[in-house]
Amino acid sequence: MYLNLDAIDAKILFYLQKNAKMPIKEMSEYIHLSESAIHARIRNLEERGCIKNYVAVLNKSMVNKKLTSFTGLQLRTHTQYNLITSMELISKFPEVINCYMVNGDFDFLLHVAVADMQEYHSFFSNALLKVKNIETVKTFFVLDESKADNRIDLSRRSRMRH
Amino acid sequence: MYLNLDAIDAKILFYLQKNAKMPIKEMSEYIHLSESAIHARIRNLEERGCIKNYVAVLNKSMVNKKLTSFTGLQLRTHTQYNLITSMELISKFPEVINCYMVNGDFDFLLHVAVADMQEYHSFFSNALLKVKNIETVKTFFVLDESKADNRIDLSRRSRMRH
DNA sequence: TCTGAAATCGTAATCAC
DNA sequence: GTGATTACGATTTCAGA
Repeated sequence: MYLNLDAIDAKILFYLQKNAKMPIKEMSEYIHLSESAIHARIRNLEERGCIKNYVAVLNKSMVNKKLTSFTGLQLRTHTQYNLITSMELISKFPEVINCYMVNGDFDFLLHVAVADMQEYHSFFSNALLKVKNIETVKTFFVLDESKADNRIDLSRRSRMRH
Repeated sequence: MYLNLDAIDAKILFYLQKNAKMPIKEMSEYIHLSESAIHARIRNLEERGCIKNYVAVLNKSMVNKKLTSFTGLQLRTHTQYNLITSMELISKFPEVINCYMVNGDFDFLLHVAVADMQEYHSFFSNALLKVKNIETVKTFFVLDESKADNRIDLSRRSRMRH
């Protein structure tokens, strides 16, 4: 089951998703709650596994990964063995930053980050196409990211507003 | 231009992408470099914008977002105005955790997180289908995530190995 | 369950070399 | 780059609301 988070927990998680190193003092001013209460709640959220971990997010263009894509893969034969072994192999490619098994037109959807088109070509030819049982590959190059921070909205906004 | 990172920087970024709160002392043991040297390098990487920020990553199933999808959208008419305004609107939907403009069969690829299929249905009907100029919507539900940590591999492994 | 204060601890920042 | 020192913020504890 999931945790029942109140409005204060949601606010804490909002700030932590934006800045994991926000001083508790600062957060306590935003939320209008004492530092000790904030601290206790954060520890609670960590202990109950609501917060998975804290990570550094890199600036892709500064680490020479200017080209990203979503790449859909379809396998030829769909045995359990094929799916698992392909997924394991694909996940190990250094260019693949995320690998999802999906339903629909593709079996896998990969999030790929490379330096440039030449590197993508190399990845495509030397890695992807050498995976056994690949039927089709379809690439969606990312042209623009209007939102790409992976933040989960926990405010209880109703769908009715739209 | 991008930064030229040496092997030590790559290692530091590897650990920070895994655990933003790793004590410098621990990292200094792994990398075999003094704490002050590590510290100086981290500050440098931060100041040069290589590290964008530090964030908390939530456990989706613990915050009642058990169902995720990638949803491809195609617009009917492709004026600059349509693209921009649609993107801005779509990015504001609380269910959309990432929104990418892409080439290929779709104009936008959305990363969506909701509680369950009922909530997805509501999002689909009450939000997505009410965006002006939507031609088609194609949903890929995520069945499994074999790699979903968004970590960028900065080790200089050659494609030739595959 | 919260507040506010006080003490402790560990880490990060700074310094001289 | 190293190693030692200083300063800061996080963490724990507690009495009390």
